[in-house]
Amino acid sequence: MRRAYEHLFKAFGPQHWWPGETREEIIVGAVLTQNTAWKNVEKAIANLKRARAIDFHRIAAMTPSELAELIRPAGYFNVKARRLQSVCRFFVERCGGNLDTLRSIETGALREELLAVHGVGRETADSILLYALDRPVFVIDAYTLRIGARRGWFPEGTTYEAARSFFERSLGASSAQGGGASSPQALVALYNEYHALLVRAGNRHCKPRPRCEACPLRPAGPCGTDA
DNA sequence: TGCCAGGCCGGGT
DNA sequence: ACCCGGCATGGC
Repeated sequence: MRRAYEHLFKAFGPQHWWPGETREEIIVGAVLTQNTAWKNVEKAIANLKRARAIDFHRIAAMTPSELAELIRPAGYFNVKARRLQSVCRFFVERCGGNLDTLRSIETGALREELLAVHGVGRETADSILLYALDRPVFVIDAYTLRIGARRGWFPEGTTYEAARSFFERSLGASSAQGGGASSPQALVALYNEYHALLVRAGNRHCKPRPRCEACPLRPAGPCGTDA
């Protein structure tokens, strides 16, 4: 578990996640990447940037078809236009678009609020919490579930919440030295990097990477030098 | 050519 | 509490 992290980090190095310049961009990207290749999301974000629309107020005020046209490359554009607007309206109403205001809200409560927003499921909520709001929440996704099950960390068919509590229990209980409890900031950094590495390891469409024969987490598919 | 990508919702059993 | 169909573009 912990060793797998060390191994992945040695093989791949820091992933510098989330790929986005601002917290608003991260949140927008979290919605756009739902069941969609990141490559396509990049095009949509480029369109939004060109329109100076990486902005909660701007997106909230757009017409649905106007927004849908900008995010077309990300797929599901009609669905996502609606979801994006509901998310942006949430942040506008909740904190006037100023995310710093949310600092005083407890993580669990904030998670519930996010889950109540249309278009925000567990993974999207947790991605926002971890990558945009610096909360110590471990993000689960399809890769994480596949890799974890194959490694025997938890059984096949494990639910999202069960997998999340597995990672948070396993990593949160001890620090890197194996000693006492970690600081929240340290957990945020660890969860951030670990999830990014799992996606990198599990993604068949990832860029070529250094050969690593011993890596137990390599996907079966063609990828880089592993094909 | 076909399959799939960093899900989520709504309706059905 | 699960299970399923729908949503859509672009890359390999």
